[in-house]
Amino acid sequence: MKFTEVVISTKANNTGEKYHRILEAAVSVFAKKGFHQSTISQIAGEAGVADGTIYLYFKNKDDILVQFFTYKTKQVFAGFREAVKKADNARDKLRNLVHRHLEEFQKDRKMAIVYDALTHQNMELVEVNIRGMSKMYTDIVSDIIERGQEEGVMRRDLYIGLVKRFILGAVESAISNWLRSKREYDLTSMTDPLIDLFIRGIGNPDA
Amino acid sequence: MKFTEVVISTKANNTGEKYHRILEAAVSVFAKKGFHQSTISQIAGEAGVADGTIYLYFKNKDDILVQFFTYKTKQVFAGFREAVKKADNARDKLRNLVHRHLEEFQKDRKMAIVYDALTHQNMELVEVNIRGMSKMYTDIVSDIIERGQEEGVMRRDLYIGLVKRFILGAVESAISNWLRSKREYDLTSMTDPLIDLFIRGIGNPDA
Amino acid sequence: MKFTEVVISTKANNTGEKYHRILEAAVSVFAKKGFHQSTISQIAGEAGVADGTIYLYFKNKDDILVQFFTYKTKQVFAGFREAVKKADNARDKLRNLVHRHLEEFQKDRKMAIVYDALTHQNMELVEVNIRGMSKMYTDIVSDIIERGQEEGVMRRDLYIGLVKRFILGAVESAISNWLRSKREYDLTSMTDPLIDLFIRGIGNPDA
Amino acid sequence: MKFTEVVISTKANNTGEKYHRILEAAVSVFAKKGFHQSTISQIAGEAGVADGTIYLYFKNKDDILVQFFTYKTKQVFAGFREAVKKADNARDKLRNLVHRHLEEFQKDRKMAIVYDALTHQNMELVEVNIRGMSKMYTDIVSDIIERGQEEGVMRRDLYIGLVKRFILGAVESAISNWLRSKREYDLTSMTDPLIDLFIRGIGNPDA
DNA sequence: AATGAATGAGCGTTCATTCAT
DNA sequence: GATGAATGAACGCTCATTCAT
Repeated sequence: MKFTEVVISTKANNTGEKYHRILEAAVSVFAKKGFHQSTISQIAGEAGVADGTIYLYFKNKDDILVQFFTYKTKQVFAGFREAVKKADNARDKLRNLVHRHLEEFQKDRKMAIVYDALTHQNMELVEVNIRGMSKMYTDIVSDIIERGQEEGVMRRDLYIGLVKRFILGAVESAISNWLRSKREYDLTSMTDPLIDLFIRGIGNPDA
Repeated sequence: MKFTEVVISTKANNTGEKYHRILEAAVSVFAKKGFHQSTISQIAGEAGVADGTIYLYFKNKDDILVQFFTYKTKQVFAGFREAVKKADNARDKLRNLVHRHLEEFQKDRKMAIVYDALTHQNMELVEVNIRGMSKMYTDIVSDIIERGQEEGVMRRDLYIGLVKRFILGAVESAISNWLRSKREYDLTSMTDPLIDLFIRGIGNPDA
Repeated sequence: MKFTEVVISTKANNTGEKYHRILEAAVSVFAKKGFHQSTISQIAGEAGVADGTIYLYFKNKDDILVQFFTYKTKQVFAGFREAVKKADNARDKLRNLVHRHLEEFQKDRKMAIVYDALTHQNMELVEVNIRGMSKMYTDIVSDIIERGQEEGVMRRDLYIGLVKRFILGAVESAISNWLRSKREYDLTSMTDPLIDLFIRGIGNPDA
Repeated sequence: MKFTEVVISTKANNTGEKYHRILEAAVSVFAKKGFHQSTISQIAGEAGVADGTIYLYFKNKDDILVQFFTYKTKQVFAGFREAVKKADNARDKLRNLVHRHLEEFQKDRKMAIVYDALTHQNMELVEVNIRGMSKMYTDIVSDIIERGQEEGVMRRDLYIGLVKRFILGAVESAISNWLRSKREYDLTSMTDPLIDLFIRGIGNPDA
């Protein structure tokens, strides 16, 4: 595919290349400094282009962030459905979801940092995107929980509205801790411990 | 130091008053606009003082944020120990902790917003404070878990390093959702549902 | 008056002084380069203040122009009524108007240049002001013509709507020529020749 | 030169076509936004060529304006002589001049707007052109006046240096008013009322 | 202590011009 | 000839900080 593009149109390829180079550079700078503290000059420098070039690909600074959400992040989240589909029971679906979540964010640390920061700021710019993605995620979790209840492996007396946000929150919190940790460790290794906490809780059932 | 001044003179007392007025004004503005988008002028305006006056009480803009963490937030967190002490078993201690946590953040919404945003940004400025407070919190949780294990009400096979962060993350996530919710609801009412999820998980023990 | 202000309030005086210094500087730069080609830096430099200082007295660059019209130019035009009042017949009133017009514009050459340029550009910014001032002027002329007709010194068969604009145009044209002339001459000396052309025209009445 | 190219080759002919397309586009954009507010991109867009193409026909942005004066406007003004020639007495010559002037500017409104704006700005770029055209025009008027004096239809005691500029100014002023008028009316219909004012003035000769 | 006018570095953005294709 | 992506200087404007009063 990439190769075909090169053959067909050098221009289109270059355009795409530069667009992505700027986007990656921007995410990199945003991750380091935060969106508002990042300057166009820094992004241009990181991307190896002139400041003005940015404006050939993005309407303005805000637009870079919006594009980041619209294309990059949204794509990652959309992939979660796929992971869930691959399992045939609720518990494994939940496990796959969490695993894929941790995996994707571990794979792209900078995206993880930017995403983490933005979801905790009131930025109208991306609020709609964030709410949309959050809804997509919690809808998936809701479906899994309901299925789990049908399968008999999950409690019937759950307040699903809380549970779905609880699970997203716990996973995001795990990512957040990983990002801030000074030790380097495999984020995906948290999958099973997390699932275990979700399912069994911390209480001693024999008590 | 500030306290001493209050004792010594009326002038110092006024000073203390103005200091707090500025701090409250700052938190208010930070909550509305975010730290970097807030201006000294806005804070001064909200506090009813001149721009220059701010610099009599704070070294610079950053310092306002540091003071916010050093005094205001730290104080809130310190109160958590007290709540925990009032219960005499692990489960109630955990319940009291979570309840107090939600209560304090509900009581001071602006602080909650600022705290939420800052803990998810890489600001060297407050990193130490955040780590300190997080440690204080998770230490409390660790103690509770260990006690619960001794009491036999909590599982022995827990990865405490994860659990303590898991609980903090889940509570903070509940706060975060409450802050972003369009509906108004009583945040403390989330206490028992949360504790229930912590202790029993979502799994059906009969399965 | 000036002195009193100094005694009462140095601050107010300084403020007014700086405001006017900037306005004068701006008009000076506008006259030399034209509004759009003038930069804030140039104006600030000419006024002997920092760039940022401009924004303590004017909302933005556009506002400088608007203020110029609202206060400076409007004031000059308002003075025209006064000159007209001092004569007791139509011809002298017209003479006084034209004389005062030429006199004021000669007195403030820079204002004249800026006014001349702006009235021939489509700038929404000052369009209302320009139309307003033009109307004020042509209303005065209309009154004079009508009075002249009553006095019997002016023709009855005049298309006043044209005449009033004709007179303003001819005077402004005289100013414009004076501004562009390489020779220096007394603009007010054009008064009587102009009035003569207005009244008698170029035709030979004996023909 | 350009004309020669047209004769020599089809390619050159295309070139000439594109050259004029760009010039027309430029005038159109200048009329709408003013010279300094117009961008090369806008002109290129209006002309249906690439930005870079402009530089194959014009040295730079300023050059477009210079060419506008050198070819387009100068051509219009040159035509005035022709109109004057068609009358055989001073009064009709003046009438024909004014009529043609109004007619040409009414015919090409965009040119009129650009010409009007530029003649009232201090642009070294076109100053020479403007002075040249103004001289050409006032020379024609001077000739007419002198002839009128010989014919005995015009006063002998005229300050011709003023009269010639007076007439040009009044006509340009009529055009300027027409351009700014919200009502649409036939500009050439102003010819006779203007001539009447020129010849007879506003005064009552019987007074 | 308190003020707020003044500063000027630094930002996001535009656009005339160039040049590889 | 024709293109339009790329450039980077230059602009208007903001705002943390200082300091004379």
